[in-house]
Amino acid sequence: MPELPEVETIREGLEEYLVGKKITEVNVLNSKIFEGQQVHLKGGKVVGVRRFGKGLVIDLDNDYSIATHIKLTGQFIYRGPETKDITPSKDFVGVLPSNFTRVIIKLNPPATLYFNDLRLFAWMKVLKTSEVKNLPFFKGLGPEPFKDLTLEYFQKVIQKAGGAVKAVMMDQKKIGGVGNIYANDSLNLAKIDPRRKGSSLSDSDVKKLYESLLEVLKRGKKYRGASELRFVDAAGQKGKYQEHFLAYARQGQKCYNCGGVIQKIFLAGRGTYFCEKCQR
DNA sequence: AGCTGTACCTGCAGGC
DNA sequence: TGCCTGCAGGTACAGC
Repeated sequence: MPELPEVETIREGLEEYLVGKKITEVNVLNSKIFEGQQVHLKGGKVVGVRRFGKGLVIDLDNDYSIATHIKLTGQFIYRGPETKDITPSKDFVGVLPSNFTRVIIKLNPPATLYFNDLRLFAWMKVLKTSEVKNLPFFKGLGPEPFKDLTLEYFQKVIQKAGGAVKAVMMDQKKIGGVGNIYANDSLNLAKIDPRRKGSSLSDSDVKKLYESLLEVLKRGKKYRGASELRFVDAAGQKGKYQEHFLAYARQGQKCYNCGGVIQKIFLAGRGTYFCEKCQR
């Protein structure tokens, strides 16, 4: 599901397909997920696509932007000349527009961008580009892996936390972009028990965890994301990281570190997968 | 302040 | 068969 590697995969696709195109028409099919004035979008030309944690921002040349969060089941599907030979995933996307298409954006040169979301948790807001950084979600976002998340900061934020290390990793205010899949897998790679208090981790535990986190995120990106729930890229294609999970959703299967059995428990309200034998 | 639990939604898997 | 229950997880928020 959409975490840093998945959202970055979408961002790259959108950047490739949208930059230079002008918005000619916006059709909002579900107003629950949409905020702001559509009128500001008409005639705007896309100049860039930015990602903040798991959020995406499409910037226009008229000083307005489209800020979005796809949450669990959101999709951006682009259909245009660049993707004419690509059929979007039948089971994850279906025929467009689908029952889950919430916003349709028409572009010139002629192309269509579909914003889909099954669960209606996603959002799309139209606002001044200068106001994007003031949206509460973006404003509160912690430093991100590969951007400004240093080992020094990571160590500080983990070691001062009284809660479970896994919960700290997934707290977007502390660290931006990490969700359940990559938290589980990085803890398995680092052989650290997800239930341990952050404050109980030694300096070398933290370093191992930091390196493991970057490693699993890198793998996620390499495989173009994990297509759990309904994740697809901007062309509607599934990723392949789900074929390379280390711990996530592997309960009952063998741990790649030690051959132990992956357990499933609930921690901080989320399914948590780890090997009791080697994760300590 | 910091942490935990729950709500938000809806498709789908599994049980009976 | 078909209904029912519970599960999936990113974020906001209530409450301790």
